[in-house]
Amino acid sequence: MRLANYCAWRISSEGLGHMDIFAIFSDKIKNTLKEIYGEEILDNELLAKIAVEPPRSLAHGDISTNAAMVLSKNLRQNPREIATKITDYFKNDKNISSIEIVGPGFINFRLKNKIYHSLLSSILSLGENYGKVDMGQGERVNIEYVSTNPTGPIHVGHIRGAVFGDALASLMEFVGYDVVREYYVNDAGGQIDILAKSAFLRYRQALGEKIGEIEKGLYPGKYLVPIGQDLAVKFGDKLLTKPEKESLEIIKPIVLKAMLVLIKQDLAKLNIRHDIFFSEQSLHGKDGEIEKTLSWLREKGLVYQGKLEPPKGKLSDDWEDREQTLFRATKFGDDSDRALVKSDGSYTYFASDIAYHREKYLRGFNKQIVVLGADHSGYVKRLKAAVKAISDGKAELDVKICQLVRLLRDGKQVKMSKRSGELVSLAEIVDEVGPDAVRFIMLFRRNDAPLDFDFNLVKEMSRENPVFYVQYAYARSCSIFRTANRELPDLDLSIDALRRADISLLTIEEEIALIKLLSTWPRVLKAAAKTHEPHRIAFYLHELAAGFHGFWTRGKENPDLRFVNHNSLSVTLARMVLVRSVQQILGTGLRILGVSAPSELS
RNA sequence: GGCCCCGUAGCUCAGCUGGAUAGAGCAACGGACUUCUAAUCCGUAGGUCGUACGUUCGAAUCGUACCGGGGUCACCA
Repeated sequence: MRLANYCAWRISSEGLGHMDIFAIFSDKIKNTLKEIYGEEILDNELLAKIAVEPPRSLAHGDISTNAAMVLSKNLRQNPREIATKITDYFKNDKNISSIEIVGPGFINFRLKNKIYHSLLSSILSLGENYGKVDMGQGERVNIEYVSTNPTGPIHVGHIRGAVFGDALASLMEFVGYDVVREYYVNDAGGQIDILAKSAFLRYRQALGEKIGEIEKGLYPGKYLVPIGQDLAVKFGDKLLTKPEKESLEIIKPIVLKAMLVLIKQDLAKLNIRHDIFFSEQSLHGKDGEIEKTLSWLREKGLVYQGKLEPPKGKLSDDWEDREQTLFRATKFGDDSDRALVKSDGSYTYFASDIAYHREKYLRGFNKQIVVLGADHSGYVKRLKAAVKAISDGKAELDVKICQLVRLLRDGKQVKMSKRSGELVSLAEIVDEVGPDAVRFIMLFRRNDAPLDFDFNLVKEMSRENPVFYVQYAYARSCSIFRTANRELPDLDLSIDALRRADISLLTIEEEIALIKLLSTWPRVLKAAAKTHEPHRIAFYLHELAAGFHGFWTRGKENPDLRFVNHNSLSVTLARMVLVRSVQQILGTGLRILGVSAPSELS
């Protein structure tokens, strides 16, 4: 029997609802192949190579597949022969207006408008759920991002990773993963002692002491001044009478807590919130996770005493050739084995990190994502090695590296001096340009490519600024509804009325082209989630905005093409369905990126 | 020297994990406003995808080797 089940149009391999016509078509083609050649010949590997996608050029139709070429070798048949057999099965499909076999064996399908009409009505009724594929099926994912040292406010170097991680988390959530957003607090190392000392100095200052220039090696930032004052209020001069070591132990947890408050405030400015702040300190101590992890690794024979080759190239001055406790990272793909214990006997950062990732694994996260800055790219291999080791290869870790951000003002690079401690802070940037612009710009580039952040451009409200370009499209869609209500007060524009609209009135090329653009949204979402690349969403939104603005301006040249059409209420209503759908997707996409969708721009 | 990322239009970047004639924006040039907010749109011009081999029906995409740019390189975090 032929594949004449047109109900299949509404069903895809991934369930009802998301209405991805490419996925639906893919299923149809693969089922057809099974019917023609039998399931035996078509293993999954082969099927996976079959692409069913929108062709680059409109001249090649609406949907294109390479199926015939992919199968040609296994079937020992000419691709065009195979293509002919496939197309025979689709000849009577009422949704297809033409099929061509071209070039080496591409099959190009052209679809009838009614498919797009049916898609549009699905989009309207699915609302926010359009494109929502259940890829994750509730699988738990742990996404760790920001994780800056709790020694001061967040500065420009961390913003990108913060925004990226947050948007990625929303994206994964959207496609059905159970996401936990986590921040690893490095509250255990020597930098915390320095922090405490720095705060102690500010405390003495608050008590009236002249502290002069801040000693090299301490944190000079002014953000510690209020902490010092708080300490003075709380303790008076009591901390001066104790041995300094004792006082520092008292100060440490207080200043640490204050720093986390500071960091959370900064993140909140960008609407970033974590579910868990995980303390590195909690892994230390007797019977702590680090010890447990190391003895677990020892049992597996993955820890040994040995010497490390000194690094090639220029030797660092303080290189000390000594035997040390090493983790057999090379066994899991790293270039070198890695030290677990420092020369002073305490654990290395890496040791606690192994324990941390094991702890995550034991909490049930087989899927982990860590977002790091470019300066940590050398750390990726050992991290992956660690996760492989502690999970017996069962957990999957993806490390996303965010490249550097270059700040530009008036075309010149903003210089930052780390020495003075006066780095450009997150707060300064967000206060100046607003959270939406910061977020969108950070996401409007692949994470592994360096990024220029141009203050002048980001604050500009023009087409050059992608943030406003997309937001304006959204605002414009709202504005059209306001106009329609004003000019045609008798027209019912409620959702129910839109659902009853006669969409088949949309037959103009521009209208169909816009619906075709809407039809790729599920693909974009899927690809973005699969590759952990939220920037794809940003680019899609930009493209959709362009298509929408384009159509809008056509109405300027030709009044018949205006959305609000006084000559025909039914055409107006049908076009309003289109406007509503564009609006919905823009809104959903912006929400995933964490950028607001204003209904009007003032 | 090892490892990781990047070399695509004059500039800034996309390119759906191997597809067809490689795409946007800026800048340049020529057009469209008694506005469904022109904060926008249309058109023209611009490229041996760093180089050379290799894998195959087919490479910007995968592999190898170079060239150029950035990051990183016991013990810090």
